[in-house]
Amino acid sequence: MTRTDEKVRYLPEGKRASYTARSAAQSVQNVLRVLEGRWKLVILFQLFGGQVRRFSDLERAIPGISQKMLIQQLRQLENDGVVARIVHHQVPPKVEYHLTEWGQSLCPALDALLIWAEGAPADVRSQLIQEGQEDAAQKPEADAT
Amino acid sequence: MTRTDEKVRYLPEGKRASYTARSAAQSVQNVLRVLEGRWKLVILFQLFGGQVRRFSDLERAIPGISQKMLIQQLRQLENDGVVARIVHHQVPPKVEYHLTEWGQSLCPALDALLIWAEGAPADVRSQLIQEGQEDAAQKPEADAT
DNA sequence: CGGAATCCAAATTGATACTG
DNA sequence: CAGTATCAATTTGGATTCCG
Repeated sequence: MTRTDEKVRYLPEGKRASYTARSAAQSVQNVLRVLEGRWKLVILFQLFGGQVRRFSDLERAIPGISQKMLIQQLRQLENDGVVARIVHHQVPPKVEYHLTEWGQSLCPALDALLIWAEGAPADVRSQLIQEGQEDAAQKPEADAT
Repeated sequence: MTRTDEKVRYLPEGKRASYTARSAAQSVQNVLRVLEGRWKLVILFQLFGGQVRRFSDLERAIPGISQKMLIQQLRQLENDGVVARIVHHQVPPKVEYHLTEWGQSLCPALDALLIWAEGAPADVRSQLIQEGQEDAAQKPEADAT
């Protein structure tokens, strides 16, 4: 469900940047800053798989989020090149959001984090992983494989 | 220097946890919470590669950190099972820190994030990646005992 | 509908001083 | 040396209201 890596080839592999302990830490922090924020991951996972959703869709799909936070987090993600925005100039305004290609390619990296989490010692693991229960009133969307 | 994945086989592969869009987002956030914090990654990268360092070493190696923050971040990492602590009961107290096996296995996951960052559009990328310069023009060690 | 602006509460971080 | 404790500053998230 969260697999898009099969078709995402965003860059030719080969050369890697070089890091020192410090620069690597710094860079990872910069990356985390992109992902940090109370709602960004929830938004991201709503958009993975090439989904396109409008503002009000997201608002509805993410219970508990306020408009301010939704727009704020979207703007930041947009600014960071993860999310793209399409404005349809209509009488009832319509704005759609979707992931950029680079944004889509985040999936495998997040997957690596999940895999790491799954290897945690039992006590920690249970605090980390929320297995996907079928809770009613949920909808089984979000699939592109 | 940030490669340890060659020898780290922390779990037999095969089974994966199952996630919904929501539970995956939640789990990734939990993971990020482990890594969040102004100094955690800096500490982590000081400890990668099986390094063992004592409190004062870390304090010295991380310019700008206060004792409070160092101990706080270490405690949280310890609590999350990423860092382990060895207390030597000596007259001048000596406490050493190192990564747990699971902590070491974080390396490839962080690497995945770095690789993702390297694939960012040029303008974003430059804000994300700090290539590892020889920090000669950097603050060398303005510290006096 | 989509979004900007304001005000406010809570969580993080930092500076500083003190202790076993 | 390795922490604790306290307080102030900054950052962050959230509720509400108004606008094109």
